[in-house]
Amino acid sequence: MSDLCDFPRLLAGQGVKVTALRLAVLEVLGAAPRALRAQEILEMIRARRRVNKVTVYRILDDFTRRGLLRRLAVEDRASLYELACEHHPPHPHFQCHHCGQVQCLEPAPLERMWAELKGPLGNRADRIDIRVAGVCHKCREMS
Amino acid sequence: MSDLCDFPRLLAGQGVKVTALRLAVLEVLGAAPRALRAQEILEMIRARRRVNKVTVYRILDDFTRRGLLRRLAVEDRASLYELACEHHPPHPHFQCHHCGQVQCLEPAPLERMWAELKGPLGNRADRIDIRVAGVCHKCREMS
DNA sequence: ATTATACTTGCAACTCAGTTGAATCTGCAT
DNA sequence: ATGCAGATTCAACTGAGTTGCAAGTATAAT
Repeated sequence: MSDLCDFPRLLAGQGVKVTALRLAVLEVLGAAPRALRAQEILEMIRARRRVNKVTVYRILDDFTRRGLLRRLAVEDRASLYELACEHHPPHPHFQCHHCGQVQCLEPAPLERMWAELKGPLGNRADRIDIRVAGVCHKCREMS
Repeated sequence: MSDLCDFPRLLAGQGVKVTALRLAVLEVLGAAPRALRAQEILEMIRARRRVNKVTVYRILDDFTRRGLLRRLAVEDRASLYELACEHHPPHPHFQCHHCGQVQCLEPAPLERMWAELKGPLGNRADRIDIRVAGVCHKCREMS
């Protein structure tokens, strides 16, 4: 998940004012190798500057509604966020029952499944989330 | 989701003591046409008898760990619970962005997708959740 | 029957992840 | 400079679930 996207342009395209904080949210997510919790995003931004958590939550929410981010519901209480720009297409996720870590999987299977599900559902559906769960490599080695 | 399952036997098979409350949880879920939130389960049991919410949460948690129930993470904060017995095999779900309702879909597509994903992941994975999202029929008609 | 034990349920207080509403600050247009 | 809209902050709140411990209940041992 390297950041190849032009974030200022992405924001401008949405008619959203480009602010330092909004860019910071996108940059943090663009640099992360996996989907992040709001709390993690907050801490990463705080390594650089002062921020209020409410602002970050509002930005995440706004971006998600605009389709700039995807919000993933996972086994834990906190949701995860990931970029939804053209360089970060939807993909399945793998979550470890043991440590809770969520990894991104290749997008390919999702596309095939999407085609398969979309038929029966007609045009009612606009999004598919696939979460596979099990025990990850690290956790398996430990036991 | 009619209840064809012998709940007392199901519990006994797990070495779990059969209590009125545990049966009530299974019966409520067995009678429901869709996955339910803990809050809903609580209210449905309360229509019949007095219960403490902690007890219900503990039962749901215990049953989920034992594999008697599946817990679904959805767009909203509260998770949903559904029976995981042989008459209620895993299946995809459809959630409406607008009203939040979650419907159960046919199990068939899930099985095919499972086969497809499990290959690349090896035997690390033991569960697949597919959540399709869009706008449901009712909500679409209203707008 | 009586006591001991383990398991189940209940209660109060708490945590965690967000949310709300109102106040303040900032950049831009007049 | 002044006004305004939008961005950010702050404090307080909500809702869903959790924790620790007390009380109740069933089963087993005496």
